Amino acid sequence: MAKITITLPDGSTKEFESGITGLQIAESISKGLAREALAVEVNGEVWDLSRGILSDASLKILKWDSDGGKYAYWHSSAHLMAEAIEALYPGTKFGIGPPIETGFYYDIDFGDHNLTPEDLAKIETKMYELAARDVPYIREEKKWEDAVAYFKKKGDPYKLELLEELKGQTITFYQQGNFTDLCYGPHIPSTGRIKAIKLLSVAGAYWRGSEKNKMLQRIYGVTFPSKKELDEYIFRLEEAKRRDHRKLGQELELFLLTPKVGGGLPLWLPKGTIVRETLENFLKEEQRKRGYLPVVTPHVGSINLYKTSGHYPYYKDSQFTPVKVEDEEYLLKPMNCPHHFQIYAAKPHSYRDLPIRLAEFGTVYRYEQSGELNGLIRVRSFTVDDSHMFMRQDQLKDELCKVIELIQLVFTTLGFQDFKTRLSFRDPKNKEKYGGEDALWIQAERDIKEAADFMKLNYYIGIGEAAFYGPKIDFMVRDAIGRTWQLGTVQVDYVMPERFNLEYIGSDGQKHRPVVIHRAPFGSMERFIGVLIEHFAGEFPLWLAPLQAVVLSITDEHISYAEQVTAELKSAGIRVELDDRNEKVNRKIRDWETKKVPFMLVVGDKEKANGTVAVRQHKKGDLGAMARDAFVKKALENIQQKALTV
RNA sequence: GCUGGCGUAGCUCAGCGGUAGAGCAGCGGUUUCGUAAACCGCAGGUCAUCGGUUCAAAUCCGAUCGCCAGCUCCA
Repeated sequence: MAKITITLPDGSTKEFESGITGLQIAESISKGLAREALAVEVNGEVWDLSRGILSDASLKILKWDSDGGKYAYWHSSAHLMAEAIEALYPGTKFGIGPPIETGFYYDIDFGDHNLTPEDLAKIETKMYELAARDVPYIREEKKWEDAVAYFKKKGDPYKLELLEELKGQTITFYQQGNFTDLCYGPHIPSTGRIKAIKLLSVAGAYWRGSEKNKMLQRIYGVTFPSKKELDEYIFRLEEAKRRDHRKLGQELELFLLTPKVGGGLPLWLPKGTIVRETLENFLKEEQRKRGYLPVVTPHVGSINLYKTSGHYPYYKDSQFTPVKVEDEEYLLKPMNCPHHFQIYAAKPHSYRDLPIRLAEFGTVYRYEQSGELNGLIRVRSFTVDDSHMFMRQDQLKDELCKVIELIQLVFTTLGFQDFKTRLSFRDPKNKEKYGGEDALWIQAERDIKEAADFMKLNYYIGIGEAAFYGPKIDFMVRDAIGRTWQLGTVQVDYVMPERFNLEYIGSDGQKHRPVVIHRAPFGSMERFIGVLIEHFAGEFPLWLAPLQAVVLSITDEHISYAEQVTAELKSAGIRVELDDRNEKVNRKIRDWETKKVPFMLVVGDKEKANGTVAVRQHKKGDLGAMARDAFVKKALENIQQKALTV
């Protein structure tokens, strides 16, 4: 038998007989490792532990703590669920059942049967039963014809459709217990590894993700190697519910969504407006420092504007129907750029004046499908903290870097530490989706990548995610339930300056075409604040809190002193209210704690006599008495620094 | 838009064929109180809307509207 050399992650090498399996290698290292091993990475590819390794390889044993291990685990769980379903509902047809970021799903055709929560409970119970058999997942290679024959006999049209695309190739099957599936794996050694199971939800999902196909029923589930980990996961789900911005928005009276106004058309309540305006003022101030010029434009515009820009043909389906006035058609503006271009184009520009940075908090209107609407995060009317920057080609990279710097400032000020960045490029296989010449796209994508590298952004590339007029850098943040959302965006545009015939006079006296950057650090005020509410769980830092402090009088005796304290804070610029209700302090404290107000200032006999306030901090409790001016000073400093904590 | 689930007082929810209920919030009183809910009383609803079944519908059936989850979409 030939010997092979295996290189382990620490760089050490070991000799084994050719054909040795990952599991055997794990056993040779330690029993504990073999017990926890789920899969093995062989030369960067994830394999089953039971698969024989035939030649020299670098190898890593994958456990639960690795993504590859988790994926194999959840993938195997999906197969286990399918087996349970087949046992309970014979004749069901299976689509696909992959692992996802957290857990797995399987798309299944149940015929006429609609799954109920009771069905899920039944399937879950069956899964526990099947897992306990502790049977192995067995990999098997088959000839294509044999694979087709198997699913023909079984009568599964979806698997046959998948096989059509693999024609002529060697097909791998995986079998555990009474269930065999078409699958390239890898899988964990046996069902017994699956200890804790939770089926989460059922939802419709189109076969192969196309609206034209039949809708299957998708069951989402998640499994863990221990009950404890499942409990922790469920706790996180509940925590996410607690942070839901729609719930907090109502409780804290930040915004209102009512069908009386219309879906996706939020009303900003006084408290929410304070948060929003505070954020706007913050950005306006930073932009003022950086030479942006504020402008204001109307909410509608002639449809010709959008025909020129190219939005109209590309995005007809997601705009509100045009309104007709005196035989002319107007559009509720889906974006601000065409308006800003008119401002630039209204007079000639010298190369010396560039870059010109026009900025506006511009409200735009987009017709989103009703099923897409989601609190503040997906709406039909939203305000973009927009800017369009007109510049020479030689200024582009520097401007891109400055914009990235501003966005980083905004994100870090608001405590978003682990945002992701995506370089959104076009899909070269689908060029008709995009406007503009090839050469311009290649140039623009190179510019973006250079700027991202220079600013040391930690990014990944998203093919097919570009705007129709140019590539983007998108800043992505996770919400409370783990969904990622695009917030800030920077886009390079060579296309629209062409369409709008924008120009400047160069040092050579000739006309030249400027480059445009579209950028929005918040992206949309609505979405940003929606995510922000969840990020802070409604507990805003002092500078953003709609109400920063409440003065609590203990009895009627103290109201006049409390009024004096309130007036002093107010004139110092602190957002403060007086609670002089005829209630016990305990009651008042409870009420304002639930409203998440950062500070409560309790005033009674002692404070009145000493001219102090008893400071109570949200969630921290009593901080003791403090001189009035000392509190004001401390609070103002914190606000001024935009501190994330008090 | 599609599939499924859900619509009862301002909010959270009970009632699930036999005359609409509770707690909180609101209003009126009593109480004047030191770090997370004082007490008494009053008021508040075409049970989403429309239609059907029934002697009788919040409750059963259908349609419409809205909300939620997922899918599709996302400038």
